[in-house]
Amino acid sequence: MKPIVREYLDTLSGLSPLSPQTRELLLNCISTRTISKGELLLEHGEVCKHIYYVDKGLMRIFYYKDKRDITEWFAGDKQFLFSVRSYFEETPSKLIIEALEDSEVILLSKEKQEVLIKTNLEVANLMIKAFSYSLILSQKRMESIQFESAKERYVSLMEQQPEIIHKAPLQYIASFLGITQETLSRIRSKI
Amino acid sequence: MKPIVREYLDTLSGLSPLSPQTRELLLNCISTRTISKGELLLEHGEVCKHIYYVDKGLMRIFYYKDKRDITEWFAGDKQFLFSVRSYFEETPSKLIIEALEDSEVILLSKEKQEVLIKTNLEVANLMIKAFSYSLILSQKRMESIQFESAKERYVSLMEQQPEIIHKAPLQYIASFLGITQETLSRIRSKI
DNA sequence: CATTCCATTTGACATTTGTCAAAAAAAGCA
DNA sequence: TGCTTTTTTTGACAAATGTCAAATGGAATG
Repeated sequence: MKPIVREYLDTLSGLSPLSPQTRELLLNCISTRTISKGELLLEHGEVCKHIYYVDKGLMRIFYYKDKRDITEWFAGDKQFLFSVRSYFEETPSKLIIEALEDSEVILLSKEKQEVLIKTNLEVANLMIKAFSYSLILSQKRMESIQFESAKERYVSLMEQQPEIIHKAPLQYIASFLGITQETLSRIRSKI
Repeated sequence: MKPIVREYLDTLSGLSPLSPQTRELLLNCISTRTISKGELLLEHGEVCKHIYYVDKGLMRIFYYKDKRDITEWFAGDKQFLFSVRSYFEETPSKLIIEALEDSEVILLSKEKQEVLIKTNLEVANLMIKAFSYSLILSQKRMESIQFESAKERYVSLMEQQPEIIHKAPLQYIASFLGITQETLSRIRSKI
């Protein structure tokens, strides 16, 4: 077993305890992918069939709104990501996932995981934890967008995910914050 | 068993199949509460220990930001709601839940539900579905807030939850949309 | 029915953010 | 290194939304 897969299973165990037997079962749901800067992990129109985990690197999840590219989320080292609506509703994804750096990603197959949760309590409890955690993140992001000014959101981002500020181009950060790049540039110059 | 509890169990079964035995077990996690207009279902600072289901009525979830009252969500007939972060993180809730009408609410105890999911696969799968569904809702709301104008958000609300427009005071709708009541009033007058 | 209390609307003006164009800076490539 | 392309910054102005104050309207109450 690759060391990064072992570490990944450890991470999952950290969410909810997993016995050696269950870890063995999960191995069968897991694959890894090396992806180069600029490549897509999930294309527009594709159904999202995995939950991704960025072992190392930086991914961006975005979509097009009126031909304009809008960043919805960044995921750096040791973070999970997936196209929520496509994954659950099994519909073509409007969201696109691209690598902003050469990255190493671990994929958890939805199909296989869904077979497991029907029979394995540990995996079921793991998924409950995973989705709960996603829900908290989504909630935090919602609160941030709804009632912070552009400047406050930028400051929050600097505090919470400083690596994004350094690694991602300004235009991506701007759309993530829900503002134009000009506005972000001006905010930046005043800090 | 009260008929509304039976219907509630049917609703849950609709999310993920539940055997008669499991329904019996869930009964022990369920309580009901009648709540009058203006009363609070969850107070500020209280830890949210239930997932609520509005059998009949209308609830509002809100918080105070700089002494200003901000509506985060409405839940009408047959909808679920809870204070996400307080529930999962078991922290004092910043969110307050109040009844905008006399309502009938069903409560699902977190404590008892968490015991069940450790041993019962059906309940575990039910919770997975429930949280997945919440995650989709949260995601949709996020998309709406992030990249629709105030006017678009108002139109979406009219389409998706028209009863809110009729039942809730304008000021609550305005903060839910992330705008001031004056702006909403002006948007309204132009439609 | 009159009065009081809120909720809503309107007006005038301020602030924030967006748009478009151009300049400057940085990054990529021959 | 020098050239080209892309990204970021800056300026001028427009549009959207916020703020504050006052006017209006409606509901509740004595």
